[in-house]
Amino acid sequence: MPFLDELNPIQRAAVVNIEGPVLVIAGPGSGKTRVLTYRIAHLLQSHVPPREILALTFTNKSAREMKERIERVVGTSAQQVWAGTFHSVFARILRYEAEKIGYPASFTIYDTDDTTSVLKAIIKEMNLDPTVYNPSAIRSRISLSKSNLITPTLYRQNVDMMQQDRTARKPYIVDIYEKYLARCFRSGAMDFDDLLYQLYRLFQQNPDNVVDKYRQRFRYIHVDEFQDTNYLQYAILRQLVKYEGSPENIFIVGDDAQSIYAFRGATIDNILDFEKDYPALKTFKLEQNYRSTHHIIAAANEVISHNRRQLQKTIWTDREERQKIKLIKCITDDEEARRVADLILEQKHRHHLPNADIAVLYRTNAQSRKFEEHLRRLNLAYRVFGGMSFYQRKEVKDLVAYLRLAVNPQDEEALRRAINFPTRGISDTTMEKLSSVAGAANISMWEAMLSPALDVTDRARKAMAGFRNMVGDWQNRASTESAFKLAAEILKKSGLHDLLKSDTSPEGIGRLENVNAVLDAISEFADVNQNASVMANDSMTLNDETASKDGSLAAYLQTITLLTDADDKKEGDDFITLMSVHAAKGLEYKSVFVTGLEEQLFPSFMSLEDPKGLDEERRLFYVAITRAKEFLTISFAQNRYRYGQIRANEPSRFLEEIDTKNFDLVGGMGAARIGTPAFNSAQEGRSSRGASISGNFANPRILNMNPPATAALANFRASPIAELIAGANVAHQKFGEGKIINVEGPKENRVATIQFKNDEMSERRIVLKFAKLQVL
DNA sequence: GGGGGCTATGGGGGG
DNA sequence: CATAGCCCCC
Repeated sequence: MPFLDELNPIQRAAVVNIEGPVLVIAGPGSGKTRVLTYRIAHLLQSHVPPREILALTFTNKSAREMKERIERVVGTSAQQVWAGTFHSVFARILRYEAEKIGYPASFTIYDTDDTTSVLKAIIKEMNLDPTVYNPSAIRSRISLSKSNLITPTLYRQNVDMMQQDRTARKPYIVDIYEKYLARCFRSGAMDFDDLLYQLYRLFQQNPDNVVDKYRQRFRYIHVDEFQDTNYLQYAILRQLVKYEGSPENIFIVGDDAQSIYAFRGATIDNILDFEKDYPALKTFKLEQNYRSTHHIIAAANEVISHNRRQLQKTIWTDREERQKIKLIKCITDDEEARRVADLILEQKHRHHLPNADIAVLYRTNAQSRKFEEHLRRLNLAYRVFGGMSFYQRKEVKDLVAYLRLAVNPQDEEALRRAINFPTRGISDTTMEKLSSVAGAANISMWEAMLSPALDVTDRARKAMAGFRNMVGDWQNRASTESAFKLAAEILKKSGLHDLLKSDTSPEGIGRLENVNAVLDAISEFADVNQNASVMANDSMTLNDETASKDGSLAAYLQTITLLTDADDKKEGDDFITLMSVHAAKGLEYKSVFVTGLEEQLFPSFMSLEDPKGLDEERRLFYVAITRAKEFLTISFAQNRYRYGQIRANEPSRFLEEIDTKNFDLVGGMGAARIGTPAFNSAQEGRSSRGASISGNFANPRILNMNPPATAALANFRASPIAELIAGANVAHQKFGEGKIINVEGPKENRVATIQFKNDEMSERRIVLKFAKLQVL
């Protein structure tokens, strides 16, 4: 099999080992996706039926990528392989099996916002103080409970957890948890955790011996990013693989050093337990990195060596040294963004990089704004991933609420939202009564509307009847009419369209465009999914002869809930990527900027108390720097706006973990030295706040940084741009003396071509506005 | 019932 | 700073 020649000996050994449990420990850039895809290709060529192969990933993107790559190697039989995210694969199974555990097949998936909103309502109904019972904190506690298979009953029996809650003065969390489960159930809704938890329950209860069906079905199971699985995910895998007579064909790929999801219950114990659970396990370590140049790899190893517990592994590269890492020290977050943007422009000119080769990474999504401002200033195309997605906009959520109701009218969150906007003559008081009747009878609010126990005015009753008729009509048509036609009808009949249209402000027009964009998306979704040859986001089905053909409204709603906006990146668009470090996992770029390396931010203030938290932040930093193939730039600001006020922060402790020989410190005035008086005084002129914050400058922890690569000129003074014309002899702080050969470009971004005397490059292109040249 | 303006509050990463 | 939630007025 010729494709096996493309693997190194260790990769090949892992790939051809097709029977029994296999663990591949794969460092960043070590060809892990290649190993996974070739392993599946190898299985197919060894005549394993594609329907018996399952590959689970964490993102839609990696699932899609994997399928495409397998198809390239073995052709269309790859389409019958089940490859998808844990959540989408399990949701698909649950669509078939939900009724066995009392859920409707058309169950709704609640996203984080829905969940938070349900919890808010419950907390309010219980007359608890929402400032004490913070809904999102409760959400994560419930989520962690589910992820560890702790039911409300087990929660009550758990002395530790109950004690924690009492100490935190939140003794009713478990009651909220219980009510939340009941509320979801009667709403026919599953949250993200339920997609796992309910599947686990299904297999555990095992009605009609359903688990056997899936054990037969998935004889070869693959898991990518195994370090990010939680206890519950592992428990489901065990249900599928660990049984009497099992071939135990489970192939997992992971890297403990890249485990960055402990906050959502991921546990490194899964890798350690895996070795215990499968004594026949064969382990392969991929340590050669094919992605990054030397200094980047060296820095990555240095950083990760500070973590306490890890599987022994040292990544290495035989790639040449090339650029050192650039470290940029800034006074403010604004300066940081400006210099990152400027440097991007410079790199684009000097190295002819397209935008698509460049990514700016940050710890928190809130940091994106400054970078956006400065990239826009330089007319550079960018795209922000994460943060508020399209489907979180109010008008979009309003429309989606009506669509959800048409599919599942029991869905209480959708019902509340729909009744709220546009208003339907059903008042808050009526809603409260509905909710309490529903709670008492354990029925949905939709059903409670018909309850004789409901004590409301005739007017309210009439309004509810009208609403039920409207939604009931849509529900009836959902099975016969095309998704697009129905959605268009719902947009009109709900009154949303007219209401949005009456708002002629620019924002109002934007909102109307957004809801129309939803209709377009539905139309496209329906088209794509009626075409069997097209590979959809999760093109798997129980009947493997047919590819996914489900273009229904229900299928659309499921897809958008499980999709993140990083998934709809269009190929061929040339833009700079802005995203959180978490979102960047698994991706690579020629040039990467890792920003905001400050105490309290990266590492996050939330992590500082607990060494485990710090280790995870460090792994996150490790993930960040190993995204870079050739150019890595790390930046930090000494002062940053946070919640409306400036706060001074020390440089991140992670910076001193990198050996100084691997980076150059790049100051605002050429290469200066961090923390030195000269550097600071040079900086002060750059900020109106310089004087008042200069007390924070010196940082003893990183005084051991590199001296500048080239000694700065003693009396250097930058000349105004107007004096920098072709023919002039100039001095540059880093490159020394040279002659301007040519000047071109618009005033804002004027670029000079300069021949420097002592320079290995024949000539350099330099953006004048920030290059700081002095005419001699 | 709807909308505008003010105040208090939160504050991380994501399927 | 952004926004949710509240109060108040129409």
